[in-house]
Amino acid sequence: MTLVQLRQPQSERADLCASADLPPPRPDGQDRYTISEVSAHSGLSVHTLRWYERIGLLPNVDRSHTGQRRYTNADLSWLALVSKLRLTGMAVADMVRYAELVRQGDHTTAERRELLSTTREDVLRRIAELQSTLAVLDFKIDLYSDDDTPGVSERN
Amino acid sequence: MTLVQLRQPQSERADLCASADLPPPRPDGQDRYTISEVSAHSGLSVHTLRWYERIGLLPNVDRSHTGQRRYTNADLSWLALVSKLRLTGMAVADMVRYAELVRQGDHTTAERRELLSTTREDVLRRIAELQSTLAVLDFKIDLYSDDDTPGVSERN
DNA sequence: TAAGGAGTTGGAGTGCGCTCCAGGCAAGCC
DNA sequence: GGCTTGCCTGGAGCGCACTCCAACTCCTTA
Repeated sequence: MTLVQLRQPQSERADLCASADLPPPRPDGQDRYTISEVSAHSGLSVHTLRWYERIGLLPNVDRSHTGQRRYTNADLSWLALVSKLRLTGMAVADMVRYAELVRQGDHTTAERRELLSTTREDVLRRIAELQSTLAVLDFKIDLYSDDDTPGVSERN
Repeated sequence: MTLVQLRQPQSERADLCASADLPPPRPDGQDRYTISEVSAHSGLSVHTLRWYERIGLLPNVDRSHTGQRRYTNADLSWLALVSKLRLTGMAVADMVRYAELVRQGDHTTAERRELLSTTREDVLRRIAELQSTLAVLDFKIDLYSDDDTPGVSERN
């Protein structure tokens, strides 16, 4: 299992509850996180954060007077969504497209909903695939577990 | 959804039933399929088939007297397993490892079972991830569906 | 005998998603 | 003043899983 393996956030499995983002560590108004803070919080490397910005997946990040990035709570929750969607296997390019739609404003909501619905279908399909694979795995594992006579094992 | 997107087999979703391979088109003994037949059957490109062989994922394929590949039913079902496992995101390298273990014979069954069990855990984890993402998607889609007032849409 | 189609090989190329590097700047501490 | 730490940039590099190419052989059908 190597594909789609993102670094896990520090807080282990803290995000099991689906649509509830982590409570932001700081109240709105004082939310000016450095890149390393965001890296620690999101589980994305600083490289990846800068790269996401470059490709338009997380645009318009604020800067300090010396030019350093200062992320907001909104940035954080956007990143949370992005991370979720990445886990589904959604292509980064598609998420960039979604981000563009959001930037373009209200008249794109239909297209956005469609994009999400398509993704939803994909997710359902992948769940079904995984479950069917699970059955195969269980079958094979059973073979190895309750049959230790030689000969059977070569067939796998 | 672009990652882990393999070409689908011709026979659409014929493999919904978990551990039952497609019945081999020919009885054992007359199973000497050409590479293009196997490509059509498995949904893998001929390039991929040869590449799998090179890296040790499908070794020792029979040859005709002129040196062309002739695949057996056993090869076909091995490929079916490989395709399933690929869908889980299992790395090709790990499958090569598994293939090596099979070749090494009976004394490796414990390690094989362990490999499969690890994969199984991964699959369970991914299903959980996907289901939690599904909840997020449903939440977002709902937002777009039953709320068309401007303003809400920028927040996503 | 000639053409066409399917197969062979080693090696190069591709697309994706990062990941790293070199060189530089600004702020804080001794 | 010098050192460290953290951040900045553009661009190069990497690992994976294919994907394609050129040049060739072999078989079949016309």
